Amino acid sequence: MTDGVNWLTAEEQHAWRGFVRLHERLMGRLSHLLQTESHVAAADYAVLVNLTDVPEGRQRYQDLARALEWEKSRMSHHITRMIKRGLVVREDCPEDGRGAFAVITEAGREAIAAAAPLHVQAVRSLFLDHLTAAELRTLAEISARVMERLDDAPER
Amino acid sequence: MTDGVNWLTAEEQHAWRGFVRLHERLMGRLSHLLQTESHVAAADYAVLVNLTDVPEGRQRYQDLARALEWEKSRMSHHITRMIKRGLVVREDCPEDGRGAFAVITEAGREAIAAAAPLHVQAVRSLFLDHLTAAELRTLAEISARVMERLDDAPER
DNA sequence: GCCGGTCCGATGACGCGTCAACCAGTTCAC
DNA sequence: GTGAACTGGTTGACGCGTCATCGGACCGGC
Repeated sequence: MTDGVNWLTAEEQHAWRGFVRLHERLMGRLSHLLQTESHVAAADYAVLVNLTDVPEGRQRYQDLARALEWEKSRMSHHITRMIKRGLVVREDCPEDGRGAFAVITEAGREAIAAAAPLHVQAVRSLFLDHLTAAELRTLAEISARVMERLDDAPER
Repeated sequence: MTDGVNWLTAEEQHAWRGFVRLHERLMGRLSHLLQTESHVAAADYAVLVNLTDVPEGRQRYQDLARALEWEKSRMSHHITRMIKRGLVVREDCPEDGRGAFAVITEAGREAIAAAAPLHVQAVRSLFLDHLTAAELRTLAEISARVMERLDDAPER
């Protein structure tokens, strides 16, 4: 090592770049498909899924943000956009004067009901169908392990 | 299946969501780190790497776009931004009146020289260090295979 | 040579995410 | 209770990526 930097080997580079590209391509396809076929953007989809998972389809911005690992600012911006699209409604929180709820609307329920099968089908045909059970397991393991290390790392 | 939709199993969902989250978190960390430590955004980095890979550090927009799998519009926008930052310069193409070259500047070379070790080090410590050789291989295989299928798919 | 089709890149409008600043409501120490 | 610190959400500015559209250059057949 003449320059003291531990450069990536060909295999490492290949695997890393493959991983990055794969995600980009998959998400590109997926969000494009969702957008054109069901008029629900990927981010909208994620929020709506969270809202339908919970009784009455209402959740604090806070909790949504935590669940999706979004910044509160992003959540606030995004919900206002979703309100404009009629997917969701904002409600004040009686217990905490600062708080706010996002509540899914009927249109929101219809939108996700239409989008979900498309989404699932796409995830299968674009991704899952091409993996073996063992590969799937390895992938899940990798994700869990690396994310755990990321949480630990004081980085930043 | 009462509703005719082949919903994801718990394992499938777990693996898929893990994969997506992992990429988001990794890229978030990585680009944040590059941005704050070396003032080179991830996208800039990608362009600069391509330019340094080639003699004289000059490439057609076209070729850069193909290499990075970017839309030509994105490339055009991004290069104009990079020009403003002084990382790169635009040159007309004598052979093809429509064409344009991006040429790396001295500042561009310095920027990437500073960023590259950081980048490599981060990819290692955030990701590669936590994978076994076998896992790395599996990941590369998966990426290659799925991307191949994506190319085939007439989708869109 | 000319004309339709194609290709390269530019441009403007728009939606999205981040950052920093901010405000009002809450909590906690004292 | 009062003030300081904290928290939940908002806002505005900004950079980025996409889409649609455009203009100019190239290429093919005729």
